[in-house]
Amino acid sequence: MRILTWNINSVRLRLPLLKKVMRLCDPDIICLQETKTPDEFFPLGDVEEAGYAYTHIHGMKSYNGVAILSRIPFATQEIHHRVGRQDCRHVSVHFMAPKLKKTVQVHCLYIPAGGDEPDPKINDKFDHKLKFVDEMTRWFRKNHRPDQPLIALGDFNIAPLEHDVWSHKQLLGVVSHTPIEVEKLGRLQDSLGWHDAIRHFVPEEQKCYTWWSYRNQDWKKSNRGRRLDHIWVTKPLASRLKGHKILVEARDWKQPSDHVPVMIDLAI
DNA sequence: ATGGTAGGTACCCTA
Repeated sequence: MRILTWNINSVRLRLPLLKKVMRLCDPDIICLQETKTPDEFFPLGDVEEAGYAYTHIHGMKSYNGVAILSRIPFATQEIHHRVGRQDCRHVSVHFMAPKLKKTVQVHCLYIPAGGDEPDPKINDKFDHKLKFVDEMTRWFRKNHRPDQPLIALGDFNIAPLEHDVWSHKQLLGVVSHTPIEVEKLGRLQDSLGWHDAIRHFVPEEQKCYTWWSYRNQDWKKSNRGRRLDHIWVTKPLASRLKGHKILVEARDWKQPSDHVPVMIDLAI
């Protein structure tokens, strides 16, 4: 089973690229972030026509928005409100994994970016980001167990490892790679003993990025990327990881998202 | 040290 995550940065603008990702990658489940549209404007007809009959979408006007598109039916689907807001950043589904013969959960997450100033006292957006990660940590601990087959993925907006950024030293004070964010993401990872499915395949000493800023005129030449998009699995799924792909070429497409699709294959 | 680009919306917000 192939599961893909992509911060699409407007599903309406990038519908042709979504179809291209579907054709090229052939995923069974697609998780999107920053769909930036209320549910009534989500292009569900096109998605269903492309073979994704089961959808769980949760969007709002202008900002955020998450969606799960699937060829496999959902047993349940949930919307989670975080940090006392209804800002469309977390949805989940349960589905029956045919080989595993167990229910697997997928949690699609869009963690707040956090603004520019890495100080929660003067920057409300950074404060919100830290509170969001803390709340997720408590919530997973309280509501789930490490022996359940779970997948958490999406745009986490944090690049935790030294080689998840182009320059560890130069980004230590930059939101997405500051020590406090990395520490809090580490606690979230400890909450259920999550396995980083991408680093399962890519050695930690190897540079690995999923996002390149629009503000670099030649993203490929400067290659100042960050690994902001993640796929985590709990222990029962870690031994079933079969492969991964980061579709770097998508950053070079016409009118690209600043994030590229990230996917894993699971024997479930 | 600064500002660079993109998307959605409505003349400015977020990333």
